Amino acid sequence: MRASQTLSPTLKETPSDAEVISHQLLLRAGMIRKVAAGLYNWLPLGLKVLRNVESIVREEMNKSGAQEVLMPIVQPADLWEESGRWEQYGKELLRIKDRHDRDFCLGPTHEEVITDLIRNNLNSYKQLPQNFYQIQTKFRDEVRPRFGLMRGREFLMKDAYSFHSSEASLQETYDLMHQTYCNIFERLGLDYRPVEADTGSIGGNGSHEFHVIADSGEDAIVFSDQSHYAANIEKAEALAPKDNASEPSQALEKFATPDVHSIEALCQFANTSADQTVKTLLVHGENHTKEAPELIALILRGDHELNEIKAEKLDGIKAPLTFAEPSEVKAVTGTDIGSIGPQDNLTSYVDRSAAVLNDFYTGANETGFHNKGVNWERDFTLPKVADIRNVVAGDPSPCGKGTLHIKRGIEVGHIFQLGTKYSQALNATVLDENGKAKTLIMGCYGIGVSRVVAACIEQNHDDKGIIWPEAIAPFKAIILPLNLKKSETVKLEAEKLYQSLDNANIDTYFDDRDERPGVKFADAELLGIPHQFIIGDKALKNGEIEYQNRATGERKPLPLSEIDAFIGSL
RNA sequence: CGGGGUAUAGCGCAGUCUGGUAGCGCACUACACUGGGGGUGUAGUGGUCGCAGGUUCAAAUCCUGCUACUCCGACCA
Repeated sequence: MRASQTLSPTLKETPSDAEVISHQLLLRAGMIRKVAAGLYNWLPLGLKVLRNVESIVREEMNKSGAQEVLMPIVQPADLWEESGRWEQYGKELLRIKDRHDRDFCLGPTHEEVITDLIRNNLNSYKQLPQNFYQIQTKFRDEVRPRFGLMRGREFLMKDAYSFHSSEASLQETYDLMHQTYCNIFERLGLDYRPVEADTGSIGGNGSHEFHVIADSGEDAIVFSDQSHYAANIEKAEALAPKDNASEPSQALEKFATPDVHSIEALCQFANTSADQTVKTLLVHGENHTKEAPELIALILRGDHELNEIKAEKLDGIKAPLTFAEPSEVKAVTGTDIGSIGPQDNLTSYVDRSAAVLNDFYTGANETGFHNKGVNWERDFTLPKVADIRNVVAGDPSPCGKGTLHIKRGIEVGHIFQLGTKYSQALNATVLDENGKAKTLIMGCYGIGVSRVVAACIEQNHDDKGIIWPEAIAPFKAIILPLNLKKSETVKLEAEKLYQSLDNANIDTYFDDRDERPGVKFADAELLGIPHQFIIGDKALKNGEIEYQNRATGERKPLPLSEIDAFIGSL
């Protein structure tokens, strides 16, 4: 492709509304342009990258035996009412009406449509298992689209749905998809990690997320340094400390703590450390109403963070987890936030780590006062003990081997054992061996194709621009002829090289623009094409051109006679 | 959802406080020079100053309403 014939508007300056590096570089490299919040045009080079990702995904999915289908973006409300999600889904589901005033939505996902398709067209257990996928545009009306392609409203997704007559069969396909996803991310050339994930409200036996490792990632993932254990921090279990609480050695003592409202302030004031303190968080119980507040106490060691996912699953707690308003706290406990301690009168849960402390500091349940030398059972009843905190780096791995480390990750894939959630709601059954109707068991498997493009840049860039992995680069090679307009030899050699690369089936970008060398170098770097061929009079005098590798920065002369061999080695 | 910020040429911004000819850099067009790391000069093109209303002799500027975009927060006892 010739640069002079390509819409590739590169920018010298970073557009002011782009925050993350992938967004900035995609805009600067002329690969995408914004249409509205969370909606983007894909320009030729960007689209080539997207298509490259797409075709790797497609090849590997086909290899796994999955069948490609294509479902509509616009979906009838009826199906969503059947699954119950028309009510549940919330505002992310963009609802629209047609000319007859009938309700439709833009598909944020396709469980309903695929289940409807299958219930009408699969009848026998003998036809199972089957796995269907599509690569298609999804629409989610995000509260706050941000980070460019990372969290757009419209995005390209590969979603797959498998159907089974037994759990064992589901497990088999699930494992196959796990392997397929590893193959895909391997081929994409990304540093990624599959991690155990929370199964959320759906339950089921298993779920894994696939994360691209990048400092800018929105998720924290934890992994053991001595085993293959890896999990989303939402899911990772914090083991109970080995030691039990020791005997109280101090007497309970109340002391005034004016203007101390945080653990940090308490530590400074009382000259202690956060791991010797206990904090009490109050959240809404499941029967909570404004008129009759029901609060539940969650008790943690001061240096630990509450894991909301874990807490939400405890008995009696309202989902989604909501913290009590300061006024509600005051009304129920008679104390202002900042001086709350364990509550003998409220349903309470204490984290495993906080449960083994003794002689600790905590709020005195009296505004402006804290207690020291506090001990469980002697001073407060020890509540139900549960794992309700996030693990921290250095915790022992729940698998029993090694210590946990934490990294940031970008979620690019998610596989899920759905079970019968949708098949039951939509009454999708097949006849079993005995001629009895049996509810289908389902799995679902997603990859954020457009997000992969952004994640890839987050992971692979430098201060000059993008560094595409070869597998998805918009072009494999770029030719940079210097002083093209004036030098006949440069022109001749450049055209010859372009032809040779073409003959070798190497997709090449030919920068035939009449630009000064500096502009061409800078753009080539920005675009991130892996192999650069520089053709200038200087080197040609010695019968050479130059080669530069974008990723390594390696630059070397290439005698004209050796070009063909070198091309062959790419 | 809560709290900020911004809206002026394709991009980045000044001008708004204190109303009076719409500006700068980049990009773009033409010509010339230059030609191995975003070069130089000369001459140009391009904007109903987000939208609607109001005040005024006069509004990018003041007032009112709206819209869009964007950032932060939603881990605090």
